[in-house]
Amino acid sequence: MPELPEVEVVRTGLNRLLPGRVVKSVLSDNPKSFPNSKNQIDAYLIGASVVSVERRAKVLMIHLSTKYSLVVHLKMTGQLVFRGEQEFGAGHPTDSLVKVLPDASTRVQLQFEDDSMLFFNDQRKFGWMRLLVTQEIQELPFFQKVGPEPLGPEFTFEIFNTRLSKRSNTTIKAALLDQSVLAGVGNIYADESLWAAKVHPATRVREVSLAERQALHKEIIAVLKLSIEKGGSTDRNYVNAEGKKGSYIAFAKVFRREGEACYRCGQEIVKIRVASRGTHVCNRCQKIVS
DNA sequence: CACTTGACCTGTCCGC
DNA sequence: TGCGGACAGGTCAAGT
Repeated sequence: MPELPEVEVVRTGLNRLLPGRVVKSVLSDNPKSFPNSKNQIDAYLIGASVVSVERRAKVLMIHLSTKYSLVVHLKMTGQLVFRGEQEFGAGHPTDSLVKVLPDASTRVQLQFEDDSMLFFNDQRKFGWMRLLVTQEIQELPFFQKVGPEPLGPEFTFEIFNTRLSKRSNTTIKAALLDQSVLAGVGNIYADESLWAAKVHPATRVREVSLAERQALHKEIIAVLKLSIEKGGSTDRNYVNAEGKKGSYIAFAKVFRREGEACYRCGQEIVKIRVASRGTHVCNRCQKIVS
C-alpha cells in the first residue's frame, strides 16, 4: 500500500524531523525486519547523526554521518513514525487520540540523544530496514533494474513508451505495476491512472494505442501529484512520519469504489482480478478495444 | 527472455 | 459466538 506518494510524504516528514539527530540506542525484536548484526549497528549506526532522507521508487534512504545509510522498504504495512521529545515521555503522546508506541506491530525502535524516537512498525513483517554502505545502495539488484521516477525529468513519453513495449504481451496493468517500466506505481495508482486515461486494465499492452499511452503517461503524473498533495492514501494502514493518515482515498475515482457509480458515466464500478490483483474498473468508459 | 504464480506474514471480514 | 477460509498487495524466487 505505501506506493510512491505515501513513501514521498513519509520522506518529506522525516527529512524535516530527523537531520541533525544523533542515534543513541536501537531496539529490534525481529531479525527479518532489521537483519544487520549488533556489531554493524554498534559501529555504524549508534553515535551517527542523520544527514538527509531520500527516496528512490518506494525505497527510503536515511543517510547517516557515517559511510552508511539506513535503507527502508515499507512493503504493505510498514510505517516510520517519529515521536518528538516534546510530545511524550518515551512513546506516550499527550494527545490521547494518537496511538501509544511501541505497539504489537513495532519491529524496530531508534532512540536519539534528545530522547525523541523513530518507530518502524510493520504488522505483516514484509518490510525491512537495513544498514548499507551509501555508495553501494545503487548496486542492489532492485536499483539496477528499476525504471524512471515518474515525477522526474527523465520520465518522458518516449522513455515510457519504449519501456512499455518490452512488456507488449502482458496486460497494461501488469506493465504499470512492473517497477522496471516505471518506479513507484502500485495497485491503487495503477487503477486510478487507467481510469483517468480510459484504458481497461486487462488490455494487452500491444493493443494500447499511441493516444492512450500518451494519456496514461500524463495521468500517471497527475494522479501521483494529486495524491502527494493529499498526503497519500490511507486504505487501512498507512500513516505519515507524524502518525497521521492521508486523504487521497476520498478523491479516488475507482479504487475501493466497487458498487458505486462511475463519476464520468454513471456505470457501476466493478472489482475484477487482473495481474493477480484486485482491480477496479468502469466497464463502460474503460473498454477493451481489440 | 517474457510472463505468471506462489511465498512471505498477520489482521480483518464473511459465511456457516 | 466461534471458526475456517478468503483477502489485502510489494517484491522476489521459481515455475512454465
